[in-house]
Amino acid sequence: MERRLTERGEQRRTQLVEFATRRFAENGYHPTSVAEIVEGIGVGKGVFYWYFPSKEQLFREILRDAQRDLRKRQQQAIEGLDLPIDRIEQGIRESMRWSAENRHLFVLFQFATSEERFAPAMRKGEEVAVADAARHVKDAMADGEIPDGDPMLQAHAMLGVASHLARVFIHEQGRSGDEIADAAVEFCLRGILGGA
Amino acid sequence: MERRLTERGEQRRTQLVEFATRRFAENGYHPTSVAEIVEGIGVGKGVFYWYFPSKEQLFREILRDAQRDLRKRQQQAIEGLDLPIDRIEQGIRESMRWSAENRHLFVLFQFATSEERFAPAMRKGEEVAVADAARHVKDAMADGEIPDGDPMLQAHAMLGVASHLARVFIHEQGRSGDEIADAAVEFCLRGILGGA
Amino acid sequence: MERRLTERGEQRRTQLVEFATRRFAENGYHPTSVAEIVEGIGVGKGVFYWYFPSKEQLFREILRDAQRDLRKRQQQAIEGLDLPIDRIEQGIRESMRWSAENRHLFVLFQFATSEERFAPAMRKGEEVAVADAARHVKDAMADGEIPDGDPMLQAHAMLGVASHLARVFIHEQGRSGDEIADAAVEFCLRGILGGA
Amino acid sequence: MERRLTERGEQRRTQLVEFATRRFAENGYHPTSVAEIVEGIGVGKGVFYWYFPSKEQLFREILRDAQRDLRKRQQQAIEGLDLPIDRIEQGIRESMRWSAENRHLFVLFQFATSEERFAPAMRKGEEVAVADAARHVKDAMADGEIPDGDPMLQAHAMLGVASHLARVFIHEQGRSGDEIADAAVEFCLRGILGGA
DNA sequence: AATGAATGAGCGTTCATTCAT
DNA sequence: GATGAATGAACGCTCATTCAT
Repeated sequence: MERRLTERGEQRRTQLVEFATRRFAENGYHPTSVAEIVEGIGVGKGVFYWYFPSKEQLFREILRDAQRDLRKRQQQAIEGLDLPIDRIEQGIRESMRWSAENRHLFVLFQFATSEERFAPAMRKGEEVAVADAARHVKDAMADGEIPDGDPMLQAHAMLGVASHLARVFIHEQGRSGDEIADAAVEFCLRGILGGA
Repeated sequence: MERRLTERGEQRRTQLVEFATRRFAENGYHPTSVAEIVEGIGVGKGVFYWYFPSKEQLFREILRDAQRDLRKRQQQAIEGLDLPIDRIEQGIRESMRWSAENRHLFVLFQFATSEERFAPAMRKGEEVAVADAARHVKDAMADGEIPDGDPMLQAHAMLGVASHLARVFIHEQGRSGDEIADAAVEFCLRGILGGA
Repeated sequence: MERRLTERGEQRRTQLVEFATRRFAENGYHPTSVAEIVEGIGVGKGVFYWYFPSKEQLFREILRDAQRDLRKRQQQAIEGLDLPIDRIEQGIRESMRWSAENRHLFVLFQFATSEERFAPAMRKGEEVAVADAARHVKDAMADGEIPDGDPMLQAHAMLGVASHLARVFIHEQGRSGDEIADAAVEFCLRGILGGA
Repeated sequence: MERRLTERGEQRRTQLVEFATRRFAENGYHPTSVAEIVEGIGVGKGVFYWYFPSKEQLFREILRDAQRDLRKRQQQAIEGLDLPIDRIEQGIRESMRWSAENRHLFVLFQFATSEERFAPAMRKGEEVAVADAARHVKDAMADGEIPDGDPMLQAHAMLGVASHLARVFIHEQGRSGDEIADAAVEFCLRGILGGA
């Protein structure tokens, strides 16, 4: 049952979500205890269970909201672009920008994908995001801009490039997001354009 | 202190490693308890600690051995190939074959990369493997086979493609490893060859 | 992190300290398990760790509080006595009275002194108490009441007499505290007065 | 059943006793595991149980042998001394020499006295040793050398002085055994001689 | 005499969750 | 809305002891 919260309640809830997200990402989901979260923001244990039915549900909510946010950001980024290729490029750039800005959520995605319990939810969200990209690939094929192929496969390949480069070069090595995005775009467009 | 094991001990140890690996991959590292592992193979709890100093050390050992195995397999696969491009192609194919055959280790890698505690070890291993590939990319550039660029970056991009496609299409959708490897190779070679 | 306790919490804490002290003294520190303590007062295991960070910390707290209590009692006992010799005598008497009343703490002191882990804390507390007595010995020497000598050494000798006699005759043989205190005082005063 | 041991077996046994004694004294009886002992001398676990029925029995044996050794040493030290007072003095000196040389056994005595399980054995041994000293005190009284009093009580007082000074000044502060023995003897003889 | 392997109860501790106030 | 207190199963790990070889 959705609880109707006062403004103060809404703030508390947000505070809990944000603090928990950071701790989950830094420490891992399992090693982060509810006690640690509530102590971190200086409230009693009951508070946590006033806002969330369980630690697991909070985590699922974080995951779901993050996936939604990423998708919305990508949609906004390509809005108004006419050429499929442009949409693909901006989609890649936006996803890398998002990864750079939400490093901790990125780490959470990685963990969630690895654990059976959360993997199905992750798969579903990923599939939706990739389907968006695949549509643009398909359009580009229809327009004759790129050679025919399996659009889902190509979209996934691009996602693989973008997320891996973001992790290694942006998160781990701290290099500039734009620079790495340029490289990712170049690699991906070549990958789908082929010798054309 | 290295313990000298009898043949029976060696077998028990292997049994423990294998069973634990499977459980870690299926259930997650944290949710899998030592009790679950020893019950699974029908021995007392002390047996685990006779062979391993801790659950964490066993996990690190699994990780380290898996990374070594993958690297060795790749090296064997490209042995004797003269052209850098061929080495790159076979490297990709071998890594996907390995992923297909060691699905559970693949999942473990994903988890380990996501948790601060294990991430450094993973990074180091990954860096070694990628450096191998980067050398071939560099050679290909020197030979004028592919346009100049950052070899480490391109090697990582290829790793991103290969691992992501393996996860989604081979592990999750159960498609043929060879077919997906073809697609990965095609995408990657285009990615580095560019308009050439 | 200091926890703020309600009155009920304070009571529970005291209950735990008292019960644990008794069990430690009767059974030994190591042989007494946390489970035994919480079962003894009929609460869940978590309760123990709500009030104390560890079994060891609880033990240290018991030790520290006991040393403080003994010292305070001695200070109160000699308050207002002008002659150093009187202070020494009353100090001995009070320490034996305390030993008689706190037999279990006495045993804990003995154990703690014997184990490397707790010995440093014990030494420190003992040194403080002995320094008090040594000051009176020094004063008596300055007054010419007793022959010169090493005050710390003599104070320790008196502590040796008092604690040993308390253990053997009061605790083990159950003889009257006053009677033994008389003997201890007599022996000690002769010891420091010498042929005077 | 007493096992008849070969010479090599006898050596092994002694090695185990000595190593265990040191570990018990340094680390505590409970915190020292059988595994630690056998690993420390590089043998398998079975060896321990070949020579001793249990860890506890080994400890009791160490205690018993130490008490016997101390007593024998004291008896040898006073052999041939005619005056009771001399016997008392040399008894004190010998016990402090023994304490200085067997610091670890001294610590073990202290622990054993504090734990219900071993305390009765300790008490018995102590009583025997003190009775020896008390006899000399009695003799001295009979000879009119010292004023009348309770010999057992005075003997215990002297033991208290000697053992406490040994612990604090010889073991903890590392001062010279002879110097401290002088002080102990002086204090004790005054204590029993009184104003005489 | 000695080994390496195994046992399994028990340890100190943690933690998601519940609840009275 | 929020607190401090409590629960108790489960955790990773230890250890005295036993046993087949």
